[in-house]
Amino acid sequence: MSVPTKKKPQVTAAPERRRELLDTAAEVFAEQGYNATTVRKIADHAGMLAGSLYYHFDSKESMLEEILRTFLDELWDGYDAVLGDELGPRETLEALVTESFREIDRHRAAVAIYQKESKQLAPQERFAFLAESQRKFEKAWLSTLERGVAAKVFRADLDIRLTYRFVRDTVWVAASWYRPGGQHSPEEIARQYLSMVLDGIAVRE
Amino acid sequence: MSVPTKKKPQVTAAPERRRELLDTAAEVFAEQGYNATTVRKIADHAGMLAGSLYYHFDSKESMLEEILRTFLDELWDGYDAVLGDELGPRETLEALVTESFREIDRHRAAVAIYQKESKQLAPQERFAFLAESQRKFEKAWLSTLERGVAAKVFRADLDIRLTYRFVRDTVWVAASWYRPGGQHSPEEIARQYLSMVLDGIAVRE
DNA sequence: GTTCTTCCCTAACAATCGTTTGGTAGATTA
DNA sequence: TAATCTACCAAACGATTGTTAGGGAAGAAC
Repeated sequence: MSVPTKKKPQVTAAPERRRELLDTAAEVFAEQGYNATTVRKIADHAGMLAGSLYYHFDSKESMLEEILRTFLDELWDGYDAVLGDELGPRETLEALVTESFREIDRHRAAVAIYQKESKQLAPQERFAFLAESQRKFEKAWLSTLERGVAAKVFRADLDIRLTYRFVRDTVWVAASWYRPGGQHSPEEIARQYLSMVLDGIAVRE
Repeated sequence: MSVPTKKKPQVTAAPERRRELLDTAAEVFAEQGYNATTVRKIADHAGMLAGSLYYHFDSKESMLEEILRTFLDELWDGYDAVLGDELGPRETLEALVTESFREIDRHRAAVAIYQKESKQLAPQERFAFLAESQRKFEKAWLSTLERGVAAKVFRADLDIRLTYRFVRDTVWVAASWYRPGGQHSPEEIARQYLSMVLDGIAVRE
């Protein structure tokens, strides 16, 4: 048996303070960008000194990783539930979009970080789960769109990959301006977005 | 008369090398993010040492400023031309979207930088032109949408500010995946985007 | 009442950052 | 040919970065 060297909590025990600090960090990361955020700024917002953060976490990068992992885990809980319902293509799309806006509502900071940083992070081995999630995401959306085209509920004359990016982007960029507790609920925003994506903004003749 | 102290070119004379270096810097800024980009990395890509950049520019920030200013100046040349044509609301929207994709094609790196960094930069006095451009941009789009609603060519049942953000975002996020010289021309992408935004992706009954 | 654990502070560390200073090879001008 | 100018290099600067080591106060456990 080697020497235990048990000294820091890191992942074990009392997750409340840890969660608090991660929420604070996520807020600062989202507002200032990951690279522009110093650990001293995070510590300031948390009311402690920079070094004290290292009692809870072993690096700035591990905070970022845990923030993104937590978000993606919960996101896929919701997505998998929707996809498991085996709805029709249009209903699946509606449910996915609505679920997405609920996630933006719950994890606004994490979503903003994900959007800004994931492209640079994904190539790193440590953040391989980002790329994996992206593939799963693309697969779920593309197959839904393809099912819709086959069932003649979605237009067949559109480039399907372009359509995918279109729908994906229109949903997630909302995180850049959305503020929880505003005048629109996530469901209300989802309804309006869906109305635009599905039927367009032009008046029908 | 005070001593001239004329030593560096900075803005005057031979703009070719300067433009070359700015293009290189923009590429690195876009790929790695402004804060994550060191002047040494820029210099590496340009085949020189970090200090040598300061013969051409007086700071890293001034490179960023010039990149964004140049982009926005050319963007507004295009936009003002469109808005000056006094087209109908639908035609104005179509022309603005098409013009936007052309700008993405020409200034891909600058657009990507603008999207990632403008939110953090705009509050700074030095980058006040970003906020000003944003206001002009919003005004142009909102008035076009309002004209369209009044003329009954755009739907009246949608929140107009939500619609504005929707259209704006759908266009500009394309810069994050668009690659010049790909299989789609800017005009082709604009056509498909307009088709989705105007008519939706659902099949009409 | 001692010991242990939890959670933070104080103080520093090596590395890296943007930037400056002084110099110089080569072309251009006089 | 001498003088000047252009465009860079070599080497360092102070500041800031993420991170670590050692310590200490306060409560919990025994």
